[in-house]
Amino acid sequence: MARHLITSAIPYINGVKHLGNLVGSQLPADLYARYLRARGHEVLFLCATDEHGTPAELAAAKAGKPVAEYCAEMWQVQSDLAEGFRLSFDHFGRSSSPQNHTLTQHFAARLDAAGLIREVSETQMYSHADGRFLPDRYIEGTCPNCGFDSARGDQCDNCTKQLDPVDLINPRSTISGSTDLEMRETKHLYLRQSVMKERLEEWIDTRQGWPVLTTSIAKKWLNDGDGLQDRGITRDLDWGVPVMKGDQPWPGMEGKVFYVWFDAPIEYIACAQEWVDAGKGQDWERWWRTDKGADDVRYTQFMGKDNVPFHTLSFPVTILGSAEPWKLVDYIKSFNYLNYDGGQFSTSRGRGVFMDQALEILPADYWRWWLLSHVPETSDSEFTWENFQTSVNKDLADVLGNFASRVTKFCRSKFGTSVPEAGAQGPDEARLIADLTAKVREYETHMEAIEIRKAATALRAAWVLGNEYLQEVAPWSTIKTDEAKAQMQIRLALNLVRLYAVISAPFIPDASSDLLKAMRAEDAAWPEDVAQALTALPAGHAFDVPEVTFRKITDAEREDWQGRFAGQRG
RNA sequence: GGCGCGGUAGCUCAGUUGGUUAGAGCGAACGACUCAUAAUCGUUAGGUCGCGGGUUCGAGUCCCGCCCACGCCA
Repeated sequence: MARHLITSAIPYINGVKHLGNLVGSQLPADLYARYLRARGHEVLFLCATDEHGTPAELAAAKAGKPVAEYCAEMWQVQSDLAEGFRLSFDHFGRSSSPQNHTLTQHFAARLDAAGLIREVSETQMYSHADGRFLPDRYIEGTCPNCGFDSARGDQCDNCTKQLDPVDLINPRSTISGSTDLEMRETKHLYLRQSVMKERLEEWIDTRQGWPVLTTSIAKKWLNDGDGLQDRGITRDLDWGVPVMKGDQPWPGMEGKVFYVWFDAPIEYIACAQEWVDAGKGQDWERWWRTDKGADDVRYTQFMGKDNVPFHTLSFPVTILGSAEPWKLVDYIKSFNYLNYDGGQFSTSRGRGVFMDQALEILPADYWRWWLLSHVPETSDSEFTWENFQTSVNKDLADVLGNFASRVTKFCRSKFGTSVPEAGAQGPDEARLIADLTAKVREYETHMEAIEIRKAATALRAAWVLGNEYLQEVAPWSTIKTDEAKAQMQIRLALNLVRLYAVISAPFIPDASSDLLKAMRAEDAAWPEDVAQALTALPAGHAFDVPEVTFRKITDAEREDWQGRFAGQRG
């Protein structure tokens, strides 16, 4: 029994996420959280929406809503979808929460006191009509190099030349289209990450067994070129955490907010406070403060590879630089990308399957199984409808679902709907139990190491053992000569259904719970002792024949979906 | 252009610190069974482990060079 803090990278508030986003962080984090809870560990699993920054403001403007209102609505949408996919967050917070405001300002004050913040003057394009400074990519104009009339402030998409906004001929705001722009001087705060380089490197070197993907990305940023660079942590925006030194004003920083990358990871901590303030738990500090009990907490973060630099470098700079006893991450599990049918998923182009659409066509478990068993752990992986169809049909419908079906229906027709009582186990059963024990232990090992694809393979192999056993002992033949023996075989097989439901729950929670309900199982404890777990349903125990646990995806459906999701999101 | 991750059976992927005939699932062929969601189980076929060198008694596994795909950055 241990204590585990688990966080998933927080999804940006702007719009519904696609399956690539889901499988890159939230879903594997949920798998791990569910597994650890099932093993009896104390788990705090947190996620939130990342709400600040220009894209949120622009999306709100496009929707014709105040940004706060827009974010509140989108939080609800994302929260509902998370529930739809059975993501078992203890709390789904918001980076715009008052708790995060206070904490972000607190960290800024601590970092400043430690001499880790410096002020930098820079010039930036200001739009009078929009009443704001414009980031490079929100400025367009004619390229001085090739004459292309929609060159962006940072680069011309036509001739690929690198540009500075001041180079553009007739620059205009992409927000309002206004050409009333001027270069203005503005001051910003920079986090002096460069002075923390040695300490970070030392810390990363002591991290044992981190995935190559994680450490190689971190090392690269640490040592590439001139080494780790200082980064701006403030922006001239309205929507965000106001720049303050704790609860005191920050002279010269009036009207500015912290840059989104600075406040977003701090939300991991603030989210624990939100969890308490929402009445769902108590004493968040024992999860986050090593001076208040968090020393024995194991903290695991899940994220896509694009988020690694922030979690291995920037956020640790915030934590270490504060010189306060905050919990640092123990293990970072990062993922590659999931591609869609020969290309990338794309939020901006609406390419691929989005979370809301996925749930419209199939229940969550179908997606969870495919996504988790194909999670891009070692390299990018690819979603194709053919692969999805065959995996779901074979693994879920034929191997697992049909097993439950054949066992319960056979029992009903021969012995009725209660667990038959006669017969004693022999060598065939001993062999099955030995094989199954080995497989379950293997599954546990992979789950503990967060080797998700291997865990899925082991789980599936455990399902197959049941079918092998039935085929081998053939109760439909046994019953003709030795009815007591057939009863024993079926009693064991019924117990297998229950055991499968228990161990499969982290992957397919709904189907598991349906199967447990059908078996009328009270006991859903983890099978520490497999032989004993296979006696949980005693002789005479009544059960129901489950509804079809997993239905098959037909060729017609597959073709229909393939066409429907081929192009733009409608 | 720099960097990163990869390139292993038709497909999706495993291959620990180099060691006997390179593995699994799917797909294919054949067979068994008939309880079950035309499900299940078994057997077989199939790979010069991207290419070329090198180190070694021995390399998919280490070193060098090259090619290809994807991604990140400038």
